[in-house]
Amino acid sequence: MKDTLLNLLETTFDNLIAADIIPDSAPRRVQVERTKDKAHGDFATNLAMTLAKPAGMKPRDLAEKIIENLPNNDAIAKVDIAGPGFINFFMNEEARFAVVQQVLENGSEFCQPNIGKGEKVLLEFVSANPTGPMHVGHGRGAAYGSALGNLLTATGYAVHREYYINDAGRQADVLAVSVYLRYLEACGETVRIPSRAYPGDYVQICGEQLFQKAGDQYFNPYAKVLDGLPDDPDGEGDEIKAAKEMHLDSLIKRVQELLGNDYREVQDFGLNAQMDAIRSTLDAFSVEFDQWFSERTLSESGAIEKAIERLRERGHVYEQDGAIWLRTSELGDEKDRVLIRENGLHTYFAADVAYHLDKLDRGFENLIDVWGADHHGYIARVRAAIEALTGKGDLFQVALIQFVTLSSGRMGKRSGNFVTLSQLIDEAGCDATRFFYLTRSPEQHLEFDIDLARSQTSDNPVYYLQYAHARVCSMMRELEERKLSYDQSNGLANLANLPEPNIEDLAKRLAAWPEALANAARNRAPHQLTYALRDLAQDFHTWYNSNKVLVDDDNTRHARMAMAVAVKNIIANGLSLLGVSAPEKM
RNA sequence: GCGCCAGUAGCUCAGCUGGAUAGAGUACCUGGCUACGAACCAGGCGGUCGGAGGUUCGAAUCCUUCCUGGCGCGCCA
Repeated sequence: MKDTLLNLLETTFDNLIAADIIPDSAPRRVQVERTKDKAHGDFATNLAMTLAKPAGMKPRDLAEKIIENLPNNDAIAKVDIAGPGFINFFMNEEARFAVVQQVLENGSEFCQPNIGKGEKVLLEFVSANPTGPMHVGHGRGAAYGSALGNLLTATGYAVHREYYINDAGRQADVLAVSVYLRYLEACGETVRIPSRAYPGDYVQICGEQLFQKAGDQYFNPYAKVLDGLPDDPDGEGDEIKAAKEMHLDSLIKRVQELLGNDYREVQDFGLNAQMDAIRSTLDAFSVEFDQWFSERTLSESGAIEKAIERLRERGHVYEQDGAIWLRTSELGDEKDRVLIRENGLHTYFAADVAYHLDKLDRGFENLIDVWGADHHGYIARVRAAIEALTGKGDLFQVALIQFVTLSSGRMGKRSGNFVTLSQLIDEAGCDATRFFYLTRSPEQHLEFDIDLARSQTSDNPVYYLQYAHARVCSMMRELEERKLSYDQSNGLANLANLPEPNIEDLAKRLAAWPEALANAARNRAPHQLTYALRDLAQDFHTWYNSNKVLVDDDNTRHARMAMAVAVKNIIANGLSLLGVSAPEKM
């Protein structure tokens, strides 16, 4: 309907130019929006106001000319000029209820405005480091990425969901030695966990499991492990911090020497245990991926060297102070970045460049990364690298997810006792947790009230939507039990005859749904769906409370049932996009 | 110091590319179940959209500046 009006106004635009009322040079920007107030009709355009200046006329006078030049259309019942120069369109009854038929007879197509046109999108999200359990901050990225993937798929994009496993680099080594020390502890040694190693209980459990599996196969006396290593000092301050890191680095080196080829087995045991935990948490959270991409494979396949070579060929690479640099500062970054360190090891950034190049080589036209807001300083350098490699830095987009704070304080990344996502899902449930995350815009800092989630889950607005769905399902069961008939086509034909005026509000909400989907997809804003659904559910509850559906009069019953089922279908569709269930009973 | 995000009702938050009288939930007050489900509905209370300038027919939305909060600024990942 909205598209029809847009087309009519485009034609009107041409007519106005032909009639010399507005000049050729007038900005061609035709907008139609749904009105908030019923008194303003169903749709409105501001065309007369935006064109008033180029036309040299008063907005209301120009509005009259616009209406004169508007092609006739059966769906329009009345056109008004209002306020400072808005043109309001009133649609006829049939046009208002046409949407119910579309939903009932053409459901999936109606729900899927094709704005993506099959474009390939690589959506990378979560990618939490396999060095510990997921916390509530990861949960937000998981809910967002998962819902965005559903949303983009529903709007015509070919979405590939990917998780980048950071199974290489120093942190994987820190995990390996953390697990190894706990393993020695399980072997009977008394060990001291370095202050910069991973302290969590999960590491201890992992060490014990390694012992149960491998016995003393990897054993070395603790004294031998520590022999000759620099101290791990206590305290604060830059120097002490540096000394702690040095201790940890030499510990890593020592464990690698002592274990030889076994080192990789110990490390993999730790990584796999963490990834298994992450996968099972994501599974419980209804988050799915098409591919799990290992960082290790990049260095093992030579992809990193190849990527650097391609950058070098294009003249973006230079050597200084013994390191290899990428000239990102010429492409929008604030300074150049190191690819290969003086010690010969590549940086995390170098692997990331190779990874994003790999995504492009796989034919994706659109790269969307979902990152925590603390990584925002990293965007410019990755975009610069993509620009350097392909000249198309714009196809790289980052959705920054702001931090989650708990009512009891900020999440510590390495804190030993944080609230894990898994615990949260256990206590509040997958539906309520996902919905809670998704009612906030991603760039808004989110305050997660743990106590509310734990004790008062029925306050969560997700139940408001699910209840609307369950109510219709309950009605359908009741219909069957009472042996009442429901004829869909008869119902559709009688919608315009229903006496209650608020049935039109419901029809409007349904008609707005595909527009809400398209907008949410364009804005990468799945949270907008939660609000569109809430509005729909609210109008439904209002209507339901004031009108009985299962009445004796056949025509009225058919018509109201048709509307109720259409509402149910849209709510079910919307909830599924959010990754939330639509129960038939609650 | 530089950069990114945010500041809207007591609290938690919406407000789509600038549109008509800034909206929800919650809290508080009042009313509605012999009803197809009351996990619901109807009504009330509650605002200098952080402050100050500017752009225009029109600004919570765009620009400038200041204030406050969060985050980032490594040859870590």
